[in-house]
Amino acid sequence: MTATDPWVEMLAGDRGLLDRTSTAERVADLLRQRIIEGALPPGTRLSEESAGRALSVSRNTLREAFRLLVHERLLVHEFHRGVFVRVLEAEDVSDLYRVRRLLETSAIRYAPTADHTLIRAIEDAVAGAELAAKEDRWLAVGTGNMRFHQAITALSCSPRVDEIMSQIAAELRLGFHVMSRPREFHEPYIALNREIAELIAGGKYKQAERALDNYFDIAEAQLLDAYAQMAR
Amino acid sequence: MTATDPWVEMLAGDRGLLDRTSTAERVADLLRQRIIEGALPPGTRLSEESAGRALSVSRNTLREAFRLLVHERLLVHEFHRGVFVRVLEAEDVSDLYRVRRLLETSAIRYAPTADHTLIRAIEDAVAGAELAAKEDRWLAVGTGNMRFHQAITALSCSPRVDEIMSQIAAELRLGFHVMSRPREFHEPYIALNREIAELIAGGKYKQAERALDNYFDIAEAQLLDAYAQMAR
DNA sequence: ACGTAGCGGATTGTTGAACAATCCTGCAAG
DNA sequence: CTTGCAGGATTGTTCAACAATCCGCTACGT
Repeated sequence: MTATDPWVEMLAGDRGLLDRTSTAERVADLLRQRIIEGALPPGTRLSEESAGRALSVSRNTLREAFRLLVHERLLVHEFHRGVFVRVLEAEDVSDLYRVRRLLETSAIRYAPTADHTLIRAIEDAVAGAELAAKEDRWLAVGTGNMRFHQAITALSCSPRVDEIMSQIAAELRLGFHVMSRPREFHEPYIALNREIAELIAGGKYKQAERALDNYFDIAEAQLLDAYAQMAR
Repeated sequence: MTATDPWVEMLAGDRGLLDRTSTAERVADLLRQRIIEGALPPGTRLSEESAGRALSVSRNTLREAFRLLVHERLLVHEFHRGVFVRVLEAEDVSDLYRVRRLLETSAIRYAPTADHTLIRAIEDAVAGAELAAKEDRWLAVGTGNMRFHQAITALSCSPRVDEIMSQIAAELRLGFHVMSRPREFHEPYIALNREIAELIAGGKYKQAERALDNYFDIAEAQLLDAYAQMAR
């Protein structure tokens, strides 16, 4: 057999799907899910013993999972006190939007030379959010919106940017929990996203960038407003 | 006493310096140091038992430290095989430079409104590299160069951008190890950095951005060349 | 009543040992 | 040259133990 058989690299790509799952990672996946969907609200403490007993894993394994999520900023670890679901402060919200603004507006500059499938992914994400809205699944609308913005940064064609962005998305979800009415929060952005997507697809990149900047102004202000109201 | 005494938040800032050091984190700090300074070359395997015995820590603690460094991409973890010092591929180099280009050129846009101390930090970093070059400490020149670029991204005034950038710097160090002659690699950039720093300090932001882009072209090409030569 | 010092319980930090699961190496058979 | 199969070594995971630390409570003195 030659060294460059065509099916070799195909299988090499599937390699990761095989077993690469340690218990700690699966525990981390589970906790991450519960956190971003709100089942574990910000501020709750995760006791090693209770959580370990509930999930039937040892303390050591659980601690490994905790470390992972702490590094993703979904948990905070206070020395000799335990781990807590992160509570996002107003400054965190500002910072997250600053990074998003940076990454997403820069990503649009890659749009002219981007593969068509990437443009398509952006439109698909918008369509997904619109469909979820029509069916009154407002939590799904939120995930669709985030998928839309991740599709924009995906224009950069950078695995690292993708990872940073998905972490930011998860982190931002922590902040969404302060919004009591998900519909009022997520609904207005669907039309905005649709507009941005069409500007990109139509090649009007400068306008798209401006619309995106405008979106950030509005979204950040609304979230910060909710924070300010909660403080009272 | 009032609720907003001036010294309160000063002490709150020092809070982190108190005890916040777990054994796992200190082990991770040590290993990180050894990795980026090249004492642990890319590809070397870190056996849990040997490393644990050498550092006098238990396997569990060591594994926690490993997890941290794996998440920082300085180590790779292969299931049931162990952890290895990451070997940076050519695609990784490209990706790292793509992210740097994105972050640093965007950061310059914050320069007009940035605090003066941030501009000063940029010049200080250049001066540090120049001093190290004069004393023939070429490894220090490399760190000075990286500090210069971190000072540029610091213009964004975003803790998250700072952290991303310092991680990228550490990761890029892994790639520098392929350069056999550190002097030939680091020296040319000192003058370039000086030029960029003065353009920023002089308020010529557009030119600075162009010079920076030019720097990335050169640096990335040189590193990729070294990779291509090594492949033969 | 108020602040404080100290005590005891609970939780985390870290270690060490143990066992199952998996991988690597070398050798023998085809 | 490939295949199959032990045997040893390493990792994955659990468990139990102890030290260090934090939290809440009580008792005390003013």
